[in-house]
Amino acid sequence: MKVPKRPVLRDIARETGLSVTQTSRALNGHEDVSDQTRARVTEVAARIGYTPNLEARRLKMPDTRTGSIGLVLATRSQRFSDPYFGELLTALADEAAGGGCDLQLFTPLVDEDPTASYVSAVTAMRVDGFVVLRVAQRDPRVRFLQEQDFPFVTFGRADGIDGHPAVNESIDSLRPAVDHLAALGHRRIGCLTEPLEYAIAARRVASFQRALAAHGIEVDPAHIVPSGFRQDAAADATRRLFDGSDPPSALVAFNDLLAMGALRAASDLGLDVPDDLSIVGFDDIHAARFVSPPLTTLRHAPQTIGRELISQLLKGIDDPDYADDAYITPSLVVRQSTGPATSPRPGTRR
Amino acid sequence: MKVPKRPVLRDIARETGLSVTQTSRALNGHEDVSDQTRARVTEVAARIGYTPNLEARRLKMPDTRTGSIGLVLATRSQRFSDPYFGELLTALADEAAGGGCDLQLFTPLVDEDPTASYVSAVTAMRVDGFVVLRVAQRDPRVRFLQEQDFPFVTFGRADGIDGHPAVNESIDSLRPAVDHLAALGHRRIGCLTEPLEYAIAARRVASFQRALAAHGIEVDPAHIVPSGFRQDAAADATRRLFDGSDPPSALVAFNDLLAMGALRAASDLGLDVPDDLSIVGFDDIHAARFVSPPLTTLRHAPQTIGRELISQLLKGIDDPDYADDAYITPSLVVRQSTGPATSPRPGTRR
DNA sequence: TGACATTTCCGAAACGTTTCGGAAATGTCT
DNA sequence: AGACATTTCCGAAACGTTTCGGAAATGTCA
Repeated sequence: MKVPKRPVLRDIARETGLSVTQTSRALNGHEDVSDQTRARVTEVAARIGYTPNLEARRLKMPDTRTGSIGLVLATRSQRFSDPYFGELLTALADEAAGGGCDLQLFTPLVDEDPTASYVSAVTAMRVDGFVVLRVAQRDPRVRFLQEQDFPFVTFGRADGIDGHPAVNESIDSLRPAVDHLAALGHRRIGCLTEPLEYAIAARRVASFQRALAAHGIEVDPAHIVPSGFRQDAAADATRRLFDGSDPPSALVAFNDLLAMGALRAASDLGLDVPDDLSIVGFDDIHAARFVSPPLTTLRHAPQTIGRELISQLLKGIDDPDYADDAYITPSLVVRQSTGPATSPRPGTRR
Repeated sequence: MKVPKRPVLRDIARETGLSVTQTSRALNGHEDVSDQTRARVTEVAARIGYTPNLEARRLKMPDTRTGSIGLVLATRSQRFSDPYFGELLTALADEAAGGGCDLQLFTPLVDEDPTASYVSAVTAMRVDGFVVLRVAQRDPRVRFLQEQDFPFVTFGRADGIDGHPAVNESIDSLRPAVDHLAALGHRRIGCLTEPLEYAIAARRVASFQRALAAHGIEVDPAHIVPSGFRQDAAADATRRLFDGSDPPSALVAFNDLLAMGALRAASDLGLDVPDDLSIVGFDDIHAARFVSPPLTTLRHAPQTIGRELISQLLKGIDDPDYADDAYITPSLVVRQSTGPATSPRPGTRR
């Protein structure tokens, strides 16, 4: 099947009687081409439907932008971990488009080193920069990108690692939740954290402690409990908390899934939410308003995060020395999973 | 800042004393190179960290695969329309990776013709093929891709448009829901459809009618009501349905959001679900099990759809003449929004 | 008119790869 | 030894673009 060859610069040159050189310069807005010639060239180009061959261009000018930014998803195994992730993803694609880029999704195969995706994308120069999500304290991906001097932005900043832009949560991130609970009379407040090796989780713990301190509340270390990422782990953690001697009267979970796990555990334990236990979540995923009771949660608009992430990355691409933080602060949406503290009651055993 | 130039074929050639030609052939597995030299070449290549320059390669061999498949998202405006979409998106990326591809996301700008994204991606040869979602009966995107002879796959097949692979819903798609309702004694069953210009919506209506017919139930055209994509529209539609003379005792909605809208309308109208009205949804989004009552719904595993979509597209890329349908059938998950039919009761006015 | 500056243009080379056609080296047979 | 086939290799050209250095054309001034 004979397909009509796509037009190239030489076709325009032949048509206009100019040289390929001058044709190129005309199209690229150089100075040394007369207005009349430029008009003629652009006219012909439009007429025959010329579009530059990007491969050839980038071969000649290796520093040209790709116009796409990369995102490598977690390994295939943990794929359906997080409903919030889908929302963030579309927001990212959206904001990338606003910045004139598309978003390229890489997924390492199960048996593959997760950084392999970065390596291949970087060496093949397929993207202009990366956004890396869910960064760990000593993240090999960050280390790799850093030593390649490749532009990237992280959500959350690993301790003491700088030299690259990031968007981070405000240190007062947890403040609205703690204020809310304190105002309701809670003094024994616990938290369900994501694994602490993740930068954001560590950040939130710090924020949590700081907010408690602001209210003169001392934190019980036993009330800060790592709960994985998913509901099951959070439910287990909650149950264990209530096996202890001094269970909290309020719990703030570091994502809504964890909060939902706590909700289920409370129901299993025969605790009423919010009468016996107040629970606040984080993220405000779509399901948050439909659980019962509807979840009070810290709303973290995905489009805000997406916008900041992309904007920071774009700055980092333009200027290799750019390494600032952008801060975002979630806002509290109060629903029915939080209520006034009641008098302390002994932990319920099952 | 002097960055160490990335190694090229010539570097290997110099190192081994071979020609660039032979080096290339060694790396690409051609026959006319001795085992010994091939070993030497690959050794050197690995040692100095050579990776082929894809731009150069594709410049020389324009038919080489890009290794990425494209997806253009709906316009920015309707961005947060669908929680199901996020799930499908990650599933797609996942399955693409399984097929050795990455997924490239394009988002047309608000004021832009949606097909522009396709045009630019196609002419710049940035992807090997497209998956196009939510296809309309006379879809300009489909028409464009078709006349470009560019590989693509659709979810749903526009009436009478073939010549390209698609994944479609089984004509018995709605059957499990209707069977379930009929077994509960329902005879007056309505449906809340997405806009009928979308291929999938039309398909589901056909499937719905067919399933009713199988039970000897005649369909009341007034009970098939287009309800947009979102909850609000579905709630309105439901209210209007109950303004009518002969409201249904059961409703099947073509996505869970619509079902949730119906749920809300029912609550507004003072109807009990499922006692006064049974509702079944479609998709089984994450929130479906948390609404009250938990939604009986047709589960449409996103990873199944993703897998079929990618697999069909890959076949279409390999073979330009491939144009088969793959069929998927959702399965019913029964929760508490459906129950036995009660005696007819007059429509409630508000 | 000639000298000079300015504007507009062009040829050739280069980016890194693959392929075409053929050449050199080696083996095999008589 | 020569004739021939087989194995292994190589030079040159090409893909479409941009850029370097300089050349031609045009304008300006005395």
